[in-house]
Amino acid sequence: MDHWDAMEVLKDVNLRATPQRIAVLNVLKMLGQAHPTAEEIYVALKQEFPAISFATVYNTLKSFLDAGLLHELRFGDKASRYDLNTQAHHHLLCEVCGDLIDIYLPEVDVAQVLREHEFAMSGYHVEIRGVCKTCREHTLHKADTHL
Amino acid sequence: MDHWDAMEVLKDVNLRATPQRIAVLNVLKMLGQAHPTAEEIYVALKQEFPAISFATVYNTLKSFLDAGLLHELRFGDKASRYDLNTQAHHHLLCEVCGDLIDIYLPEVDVAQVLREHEFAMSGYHVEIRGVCKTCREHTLHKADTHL
DNA sequence: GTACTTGCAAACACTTTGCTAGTAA
DNA sequence: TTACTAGCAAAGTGTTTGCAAGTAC
Repeated sequence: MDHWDAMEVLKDVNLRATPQRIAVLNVLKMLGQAHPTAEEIYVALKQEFPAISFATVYNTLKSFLDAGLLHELRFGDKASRYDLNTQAHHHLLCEVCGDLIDIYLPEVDVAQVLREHEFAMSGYHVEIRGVCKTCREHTLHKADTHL
Repeated sequence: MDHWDAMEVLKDVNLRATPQRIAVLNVLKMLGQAHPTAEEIYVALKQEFPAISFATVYNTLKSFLDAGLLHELRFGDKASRYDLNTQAHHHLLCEVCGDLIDIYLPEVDVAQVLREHEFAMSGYHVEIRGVCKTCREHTLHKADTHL
């Protein structure tokens, strides 16, 4: 990943390398594990492109989704989050702070259920809900004050 | 499940047994595996309660969610789907017809990843995407016509 | 009787679309 | 040059909320 070139990535999937698209890719690359929402991407781009609009962000993300460059993650909250990580991976979702953490799990045994339902799987995703380390510590501290 | 009594269910979770709530529960029970959206529930209720509003449907569903009577499922498409099935189960999602199928999987081994991230899990959900039996057959038939 | 619920309309948040000027190839 | 893209504004979709009238308990 040391030789990441947004322009190349775009050419590889036959998308025009506009400055905005390059910037969106770089923002996603930089924010990495932060799984930004469209708004967060918009804010990040606003510095370099004061005239950028939400339409461009959404159009760009849609192009990238269609091209398979990223994944869209939708959870309990409203806004979609976008994930450039194309490796097979899963997520921890903190129900307190809303944070999303990439995890890697041993393969889940789905063969039986696919056979049963004659279902042609294209992929699967495991979402683990709960409370992250940071929020647990905060909760414990708050609880302490009540002792 | 032969002795399902919506009124009892509501009393058990300290919710007032209004006719609309009872009807929503019964609709969810009847539609079962269909995982209806708020709109589908609204349409189903409209017959019995011509004056019912979306606000009531959403308020009711929110009460039920808070009471733990059902689960909210959000996928690629826009509208949330509601699932009365409170057993631990997972879903097949057909990317062609959008159908959602309940499945039961052997436990996924998450202990390691939880330990690693010091994450307190409250639950997990596996979403398997792909093409269901019915849609696969349709696709095959269409493909046949091109031979 | 009281606190909660309904139904309406309006507001809301997120996303998409129609269009014109502009730009990558 | 030509087909695609950016940016704007407006519309669309799913969901939530404020409030007056009504109802479960």
